[in-house]
Amino acid sequence: MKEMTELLKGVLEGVVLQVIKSKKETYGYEITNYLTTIGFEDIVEGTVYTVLIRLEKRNLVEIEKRKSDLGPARKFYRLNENGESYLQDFWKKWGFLVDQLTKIKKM
Amino acid sequence: MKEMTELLKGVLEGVVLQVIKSKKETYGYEITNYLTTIGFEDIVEGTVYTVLIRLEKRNLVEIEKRKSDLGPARKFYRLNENGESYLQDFWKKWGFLVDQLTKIKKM
DNA sequence: ATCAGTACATTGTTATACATAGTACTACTA
DNA sequence: TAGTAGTACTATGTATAACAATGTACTGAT
Repeated sequence: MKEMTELLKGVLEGVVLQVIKSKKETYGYEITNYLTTIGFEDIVEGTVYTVLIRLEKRNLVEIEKRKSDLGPARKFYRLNENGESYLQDFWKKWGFLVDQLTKIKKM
Repeated sequence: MKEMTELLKGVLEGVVLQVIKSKKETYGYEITNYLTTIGFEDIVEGTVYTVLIRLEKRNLVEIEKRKSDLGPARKFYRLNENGESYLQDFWKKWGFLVDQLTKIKKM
C-alpha cells in the first residue's frame, strides 16, 4: 500500500527489530526486500539503513560483518537482550494503541 | 500508557478527526481531555492544537467560533467532505498496517 | 483582587522517514 | 575486457509531526 509514510513513523523500528528476531540473523538488503514483498512497497533502502544504524547506536543489536559470495560484504544483525526487551515493550505499546483505536473507531 | 509519542505519529491526525466526527462537533480543549481520559496520558494541549491547525489548513474541517458561558470562546470543529474521505482513507491504511504487523509478529 | 479552571495560540526542538546520490563488489556478456 | 545488472552499504539534506514551554484571555468563586 502506498503513502503509509506517516503511519510508519514509530512503527518501523519495531518492525525491523521483529524481522531481525524472526530471521535470527539478517542484513539490511534482505530486510528491505522482505518488507517490500510483504506490502510496504514504498520503503526504500535508505530508510531501512537509517533504522539499522539507529538500532546499532542504541545497542539493541549485535553486528557481524561477513563476506558474501555474491556482491559486497554483508553486515549481519542479531538481537541482543536490550533488543529483546525493547521489542517486548514495543509490542505492548502497539497492542495498547490498537485497542484504543478500535474503541475510537467504534465510538 | 506513557511514551507512546513516536507510535502516535501519523495516527493522531486520524484519531482527532474521528473524535470530531463521532462528537459531530467539538473543540480543542474537549478533545484533549477526552484523549487523556481514555488513556493517552501524555498528550498535551499544544499537540492537539497543532493537529487542529493542520486539519484546518488542509481543509478537512469546518470551523465556527462561538462564545461559551464558561471561559473564553470555543472554536468548534466539524468534518467536511474532504475530512470524511480522508478519514476513510486513514482507516483503510490503519487496517492494512494492523494486518501487516500482526503477520510480522507471528512470523 | 486573586486564583483556579477553561480555552486557544505560538515558538523552538527533536525524532523519524524519505529522496538522492555515491561507493564498491561480483558475475555475466557482448 | 569493458560494460552492465544485481547486490549491499553509507552519507547528506529535507519535510513532517509531536512535544515542551510559554503566553494570552475569559469566567466564576473565594
